[in-house]
Amino acid sequence: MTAAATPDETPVAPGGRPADTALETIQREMTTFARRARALAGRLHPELSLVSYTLLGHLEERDGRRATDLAAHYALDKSTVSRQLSALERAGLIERRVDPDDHRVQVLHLTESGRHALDRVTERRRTAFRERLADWPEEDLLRFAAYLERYNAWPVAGPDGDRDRAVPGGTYG
Amino acid sequence: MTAAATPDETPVAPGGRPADTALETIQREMTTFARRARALAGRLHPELSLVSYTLLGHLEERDGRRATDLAAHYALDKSTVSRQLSALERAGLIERRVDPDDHRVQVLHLTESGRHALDRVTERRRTAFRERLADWPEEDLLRFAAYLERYNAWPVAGPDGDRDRAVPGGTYG
DNA sequence: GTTGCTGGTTGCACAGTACAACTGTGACAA
DNA sequence: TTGTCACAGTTGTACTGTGCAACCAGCAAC
Repeated sequence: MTAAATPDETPVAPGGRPADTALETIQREMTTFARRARALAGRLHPELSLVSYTLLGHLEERDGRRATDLAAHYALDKSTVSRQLSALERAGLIERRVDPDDHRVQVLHLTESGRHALDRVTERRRTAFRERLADWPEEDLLRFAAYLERYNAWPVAGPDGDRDRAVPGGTYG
Repeated sequence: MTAAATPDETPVAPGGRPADTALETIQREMTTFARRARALAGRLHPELSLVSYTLLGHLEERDGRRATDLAAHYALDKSTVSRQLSALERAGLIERRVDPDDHRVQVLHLTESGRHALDRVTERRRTAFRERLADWPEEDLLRFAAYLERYNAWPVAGPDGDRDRAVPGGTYG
């Protein structure tokens, strides 16, 4: 899945209609991006995987969430979340406090260190994105953002519409 | 990283300017998409991982490539490619023939079975994308496609501009 | 209490990946 | 011819993210 800039892969218009070509392109480019996202995260902030970053970001916005909430939200297995959180706690980025009302649940909180790490990474990502999109006219940025939101708003699995189920066996791509 | 449709995550405009908000949104939504892509592939065609699909697709367009070409193109380690190709060959989807001119290299070819598998998966993906984008006006499709191409055309690593370096340790998100 | 539900952890298996060491082949020079 | 070096690909090892299943601990309802 090559960048569109290289003449290496010629998008084939299957139906001949422009909309079909666009569909192919969207599919192809989205796949390209997906393959690159992890790598981007790896280069940009090796200390914080994309999952960790995501979970951390979630906790920043919604402090006091439970592990189960995160698992449900991201449609990750609770064991996966548990392990991720363990790592984050081990790294001192979050705290797990037992809920006094229900000793089964853990209430999750960002530590100061976690907040700082998140801020650093966010800033680095923001800079990278800003640089990458520097020469885009504002109008295009707004439209692109709107398209992406609209695209992602599509319910991907289940009635919830907010789950992106991960798949056994790691990365798949 | 929640879908924009849910009121769960409020995009914060850091600078207050619309373009900044758009930047945040793009970053967030691209990340969302990246997390979902593998899952999409897993649901859509569990028999063909996104990597395999990508490699197979590459071979369809450029028959007779060498493993090293693929490794360079996708910036994967040759060992990774080697194992992926082994799996594909074991599944009967590709053939590895020794280059008569240089017995070190293997020339890669899709088998009939491989072509069919690829076609099936491509069709399934196309259908999914088509369904997902069914109610988009053609104009938006074209623009969205153009934006994505433009976005991905950005050189991600190295002077080549066509490498998306994978990262040790699997998925990263 | 006993039974059942729920939140979380742990054991296990598996896929994708990189790095390093290795094998086999080719190329080129002394 | 014989080294020597370079290159293509495989294999061994280690690591990460992931799910499933089994499990433990606390809560609730009977």
